[in-house]
Amino acid sequence: MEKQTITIYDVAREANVSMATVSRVVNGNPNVKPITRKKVLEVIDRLDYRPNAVARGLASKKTTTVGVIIPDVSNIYFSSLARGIDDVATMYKYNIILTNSDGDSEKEVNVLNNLLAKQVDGVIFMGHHITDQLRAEFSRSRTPIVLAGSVDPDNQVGSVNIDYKGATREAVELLANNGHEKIAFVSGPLLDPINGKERLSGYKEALKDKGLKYSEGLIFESTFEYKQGVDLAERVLNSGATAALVVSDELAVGIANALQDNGLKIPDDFEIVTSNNSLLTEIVRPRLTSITQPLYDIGAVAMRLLTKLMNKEEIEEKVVILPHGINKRGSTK
Amino acid sequence: MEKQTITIYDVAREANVSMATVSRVVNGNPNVKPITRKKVLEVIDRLDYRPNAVARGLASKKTTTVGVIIPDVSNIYFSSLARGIDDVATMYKYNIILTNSDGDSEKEVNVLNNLLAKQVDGVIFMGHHITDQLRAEFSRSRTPIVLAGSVDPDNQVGSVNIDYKGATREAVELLANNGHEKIAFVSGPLLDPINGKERLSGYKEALKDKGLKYSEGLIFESTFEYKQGVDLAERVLNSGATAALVVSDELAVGIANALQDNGLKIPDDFEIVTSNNSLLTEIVRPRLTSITQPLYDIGAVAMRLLTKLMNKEEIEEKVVILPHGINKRGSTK
DNA sequence: AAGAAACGATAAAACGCTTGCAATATGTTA
DNA sequence: TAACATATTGCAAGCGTTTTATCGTTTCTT
Repeated sequence: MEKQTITIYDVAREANVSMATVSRVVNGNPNVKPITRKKVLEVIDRLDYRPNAVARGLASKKTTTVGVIIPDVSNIYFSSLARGIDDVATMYKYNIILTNSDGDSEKEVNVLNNLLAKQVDGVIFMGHHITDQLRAEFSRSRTPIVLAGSVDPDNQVGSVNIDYKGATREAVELLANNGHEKIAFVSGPLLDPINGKERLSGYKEALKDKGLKYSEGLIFESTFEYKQGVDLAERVLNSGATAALVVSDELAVGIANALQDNGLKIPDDFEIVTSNNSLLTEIVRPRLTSITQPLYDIGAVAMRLLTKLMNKEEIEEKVVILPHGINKRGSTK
Repeated sequence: MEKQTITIYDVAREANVSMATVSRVVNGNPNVKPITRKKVLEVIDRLDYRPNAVARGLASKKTTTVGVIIPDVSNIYFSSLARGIDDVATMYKYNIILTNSDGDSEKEVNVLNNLLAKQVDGVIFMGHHITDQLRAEFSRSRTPIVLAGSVDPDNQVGSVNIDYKGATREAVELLANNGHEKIAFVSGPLLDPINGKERLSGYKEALKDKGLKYSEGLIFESTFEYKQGVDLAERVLNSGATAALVVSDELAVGIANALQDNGLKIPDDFEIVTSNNSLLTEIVRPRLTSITQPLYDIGAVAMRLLTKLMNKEEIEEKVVILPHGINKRGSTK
């Protein structure tokens, strides 16, 4: 016995109306006499009819599904964004197809094409470095795309971020104001514009403002994992730095722990400011001072923006910058 | 100008073959003469044809998409599972529709129906408490379902877990062997079978084995967040307990931090064993001794099991139990 | 060299729904 | 009550694939 499905046709027959009328009822089209609507709804209920979204998608050319490309869901930074995205998506009756890319540009392209083949109504992209090929795919497709927590130097597509440059500047100034002259910049890959452009220039600006001199030796390039931080700690210390701005919480915790395990006192011997204000900053001791990014909101606003784009609504500004701040905790004086 | 799509028909016309032939080469059906295949592939490439997955889904009744119901992606425990799921899904050419339920049973039912409406080929469910209504929906649908990190007392559907009872017993025995007589059991909602049945009976068994007596006063019911742990610490201490088995890492860290902030030494004054072995256990000081669960693998294996189910393959055992262990760290002696 | 078998390709019927347009029913105005 | 406006419904053509039944060709067999 095969999976015997109830179709709109069955409902129409049972209710003595046409498929069109059933369709109207299902879609909340107001051009249906209340009594007819009631009759149809009863039959729908009785037969336990459930509209086939795939058929709907084919007929209407809308899938009420959006694709989400994310480097790694199991990373707290991205999963926070993802949660914001999904909540707003749900609010607007969309579902999310979530795919991990590991930040690998080849995978990103594949995944994007796969999502477009599935006829998603829109795409939210999170990634570090947007390659030319990817940008080409973006513009080739007529599907709306929004970047979340990722900057596109070209601003061709919509995006939601904070002012990374300004935030970094403020954080470094805080450190400088505390008397530090050698402040390390512990970054993710400098190839990512968000690090190599935005944050780095914020760092430089702060140094200049405070009359400190820039030194290559204080720049550390790394990936974002805890372990990297642990491994990096000694080198950072040997550079002569007495404070650091770190771009990832895991990384920052790694450095802080390694330093402390080596007998240093934080913040007395070394001060740290991190960048994501995730739960980690609250959990470790001392708690970490952090730039505050509204992660959940970045996701939520990005999705909201995407709904407008998908709806062809008028957009005031497709590049939105959310407010940031600095939450002072125990890792700075 | 409307989004002008290339269809299989365009390809067929350009290549002087029928739609059916194009379909065959796209689907790798061997019944096509190599020369014809080559010709078709050239046209596909030239026109940049991309098969419409929605139309395929309608015609073939397969969407190569699976639904994933998760309480909260931004929780490290679940996002680890999710990552395992997605990796294996990708391996088998499936995509994932990810939806957050907050563990709310009403939402779970809605979401499930929504996913089924979208004609997903299978569902992976993560949740705490499986209500009767949900179980009814499970059995009503002919779509394969697998539980990941969630136990169903009925074992009606497939599931992947560890032996929570055994793991908890071992953990409590460890504490008892260290001389503790009053060991707290800090649990999530006892309504969840995983807590109220599995873990709790593991706890009781351990007490019995060690000749300790069970006391209601040592059982704490809570949710899983860090803040709950902080708030709970004092009560746990007042209960007279000198050690605790905690079912969630966030919760455990909350308790550990609150205790230490109150001047207690861990493990000297209080010992803790937690349950998820997430990054948190490694990050905090002292590091937390934990039951080890292969989170990523639970997700991965669940998805692998689901592929077999979707493929109607012979299943040796649809309830799989993965190995666990205990990783001793600084929160126990 | 005729017939069987194997192969390659086609035509057309689904798949389950939306939607523009036509048809019918109902209501209103004078 | 005729004539016209408006509210409800039905018809049927897609939407872009897959897939089955069918047919025309080749290739063997003997």
